[in-house]
Amino acid sequence: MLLIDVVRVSEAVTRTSARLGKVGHLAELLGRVGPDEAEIAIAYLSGELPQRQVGVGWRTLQDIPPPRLAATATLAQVDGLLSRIKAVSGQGSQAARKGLVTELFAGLTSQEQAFLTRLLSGELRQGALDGVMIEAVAKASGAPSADVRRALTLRGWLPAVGAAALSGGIDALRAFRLEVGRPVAPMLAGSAANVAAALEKAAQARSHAAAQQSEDGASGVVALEWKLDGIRVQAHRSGEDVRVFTRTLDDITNQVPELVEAVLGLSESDLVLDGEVIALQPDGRPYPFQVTASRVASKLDVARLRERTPLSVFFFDALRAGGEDLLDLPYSARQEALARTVPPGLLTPRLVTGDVAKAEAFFAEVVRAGHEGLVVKTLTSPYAAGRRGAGWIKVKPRHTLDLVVLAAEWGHGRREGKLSNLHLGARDPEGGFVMLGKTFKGLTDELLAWQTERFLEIADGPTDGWTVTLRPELVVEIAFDGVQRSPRYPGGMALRFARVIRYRPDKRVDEADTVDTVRSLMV
DNA sequence: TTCCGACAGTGGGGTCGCAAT
DNA sequence: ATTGCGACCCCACTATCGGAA
Repeated sequence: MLLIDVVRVSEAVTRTSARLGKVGHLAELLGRVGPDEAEIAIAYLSGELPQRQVGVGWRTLQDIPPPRLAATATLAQVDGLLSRIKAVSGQGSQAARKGLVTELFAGLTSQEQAFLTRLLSGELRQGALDGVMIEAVAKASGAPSADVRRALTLRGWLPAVGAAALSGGIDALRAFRLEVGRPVAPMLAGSAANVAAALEKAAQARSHAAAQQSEDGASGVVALEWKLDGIRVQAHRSGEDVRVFTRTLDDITNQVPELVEAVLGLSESDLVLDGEVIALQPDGRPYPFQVTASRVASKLDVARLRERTPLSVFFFDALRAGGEDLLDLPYSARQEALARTVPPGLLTPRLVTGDVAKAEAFFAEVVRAGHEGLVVKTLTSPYAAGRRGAGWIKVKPRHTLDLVVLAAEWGHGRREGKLSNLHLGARDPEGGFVMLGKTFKGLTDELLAWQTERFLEIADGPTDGWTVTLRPELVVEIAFDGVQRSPRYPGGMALRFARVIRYRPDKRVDEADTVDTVRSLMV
């Protein structure tokens, strides 16, 4: 199949707003792709590469050769070149890599170049990723989408699952099994504003499932687990071989020897466990997230690093233990298996209750201990990967500040033509403002339109084409998760996960929060 | 007919490892 | 030694579609 066939379908998908229409376009192409190129087509049309990453980013793509006129490149040819680029990127020479990238793009029309540029920079923006592609694979293969989704959970990689479905149908999908040593797609959590709302949400999720089973369904009892601010890990053990994977299924086994040893210390040797690694201080309180992230990301001299910054692991789920796959069992049964397998010191602290007051006290306790918050889990939910919402709901405390908008950046995509990304500053009592970071979150279309107009009225000073500097006149209420050390901003600190709550026209700039207030919040 | 769950999009800060400067 | 780049940790929020209620 030619690349241009895929590009044309991608463009049709982009033009179609209805999801069923997108699915139709994708399924039509999947119906005519050959078995040896199915994986490539599925990957490209869901915004991924068979190689996962090849070492080419936005900067490299700034400088590509002129296009040719005839579209003759096949999927296999493009895929082959990308594999060579990945191989070269893995072992040095920028020049060799650059040469191959040039060779690749020189063989493409401008239409194909535009597609591949977006694909490689991770910005396909056609309105279809895994979720839509799952439906397309189902439609093209004749298998129910639930089977596609299930296979994706177990295999963790949709192009492989889709190719199997197209060639082997429903039987091929049902042949996927949990395989120790190969990561599964991790279950994700939705969120709620507070503990009461999380319990409410869990109750609703439960009442859906309650039809078939349940005393639990009626009781309102849920599990509350500490949410640790570390790195999500999936640990596999087969005999004496342990592998550790991240949320995106990357292998970090060599970076976390403490975890490997902890798993080898368990009496069972056929295991898949889900948990969190985190760096704790000698008194048991957590280090800032940056410390854990730095430790886990470091690959060099891990032996020395672990002396200075040891990692702890806390498990909260078991997908395989006692010789059985547990994904389809209810949470409560998986917990029992986990408790039989893992000693108490390696378990995430949890409380099972239906009492809101007790839940709120538990929340206060975990926050006092310096941790991130709680995850509320229904006792009946199976391990459903990739889908946020239903079974697990996270709750975190929320801080707010009244800050001043110092500048704004023009948006992209659906925010084209709107001033979108705000530069946020705290008031310096000595005079002026100190920038603490940016945010684009929390803005409705209406607010985007309003602020674009308003900002242009108070635009002042230098503009580089991206950023519009403003007279500091507008106060905005910002929510955030915490203040972290920053090497980037002049005050040496930045807000984590900042988002807009509302503008504060009732507040003058000289009533905005000060850098001293912000500094007092830094951990 | 209305409601709501799932998805995609729009970007944020920090860190590491490596190659080029 | 420093800088730029790519990759990947953590992530919040809104708009939209389409099936559920």
